[in-house]
Amino acid sequence: MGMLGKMDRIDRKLLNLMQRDASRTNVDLADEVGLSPSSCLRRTQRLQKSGVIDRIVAILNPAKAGRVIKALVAVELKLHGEQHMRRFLDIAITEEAVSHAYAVTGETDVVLMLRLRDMEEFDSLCERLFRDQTNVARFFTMMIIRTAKEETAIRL
Amino acid sequence: MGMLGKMDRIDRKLLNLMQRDASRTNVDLADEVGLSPSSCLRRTQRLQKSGVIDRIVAILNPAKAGRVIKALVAVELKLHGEQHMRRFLDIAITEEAVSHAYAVTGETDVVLMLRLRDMEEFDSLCERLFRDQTNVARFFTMMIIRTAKEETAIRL
DNA sequence: CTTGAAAAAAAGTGCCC
DNA sequence: GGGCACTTTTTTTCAAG
Repeated sequence: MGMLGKMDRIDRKLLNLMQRDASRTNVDLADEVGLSPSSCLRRTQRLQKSGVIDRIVAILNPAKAGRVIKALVAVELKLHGEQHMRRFLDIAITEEAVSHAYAVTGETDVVLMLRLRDMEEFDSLCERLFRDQTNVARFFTMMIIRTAKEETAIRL
Repeated sequence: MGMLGKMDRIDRKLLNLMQRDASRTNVDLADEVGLSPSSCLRRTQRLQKSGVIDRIVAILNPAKAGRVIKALVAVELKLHGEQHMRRFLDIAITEEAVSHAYAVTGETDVVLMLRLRDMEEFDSLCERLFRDQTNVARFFTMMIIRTAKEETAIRL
């Protein structure tokens, strides 16, 4: 899995730069890492093909995109079997407000991260995912008061 | 804050596309949304300037980038004042393994998301952030067993 | 693995409708 | 918003070290 062994200093530098700003041109990147545009391009293409770079995306400002409220919800299931876990996650991930969904160890079984337009959306989501007829025993809502860090980049 | 009111169907379509793949060219995007390249370019530039698009970045595959283990840690502080909260967060966000850091409501005060190379890194991080001399009363570690969803995009 | 130069493609600009 | 002509920049390609 880990491709770090096959990467040299320049690859890591390129990845760090592209994780910060992938809108920069190849020539620009090449200049910064001290490579010719052609070799630089070959590097970035290789990094894409190898899957180290998963994708190039636009990151929106959630607030300006209308998702003002963020929350984490820790969920304890009633039935803990693999199939029940999967069923719950399958349903949860179809929800647009659910940005992250994890099966976890500890007191609870699942943690969801939510990006909500308003509390009404939270209410209706709870109704769909956590109501009595579902496989949810209890859930603990943590409204996010402050975002101190939210990093897509992985330092190399 | 919310800029949705000023956005029409085409803006939203553009944002959805760019959140999936921002490496596409302007001509390509223009074609898909049914606009001329020039108007499409005006749109995307406006969306960048307005801040709806925060940034264009490369997303790495965490496993292939050497961060195989993910965990969530819910932290309960000893002292809950604003200044103590800030101090803790300020220290936490300097850690490379901490990808997300939130102040939250509920039983605990802070939730961190970690991307770890190995358990040794977790050990040393705990030592720095959670040891006795710090402002941490208790912490609950949730190792992430399965990632069912991890979405950077916001559906519009 | 690298370079440099040439060719092709795309993007950015300005202006007009 | 679309269209166009124009300039600039980027990307690709290729021969070569």
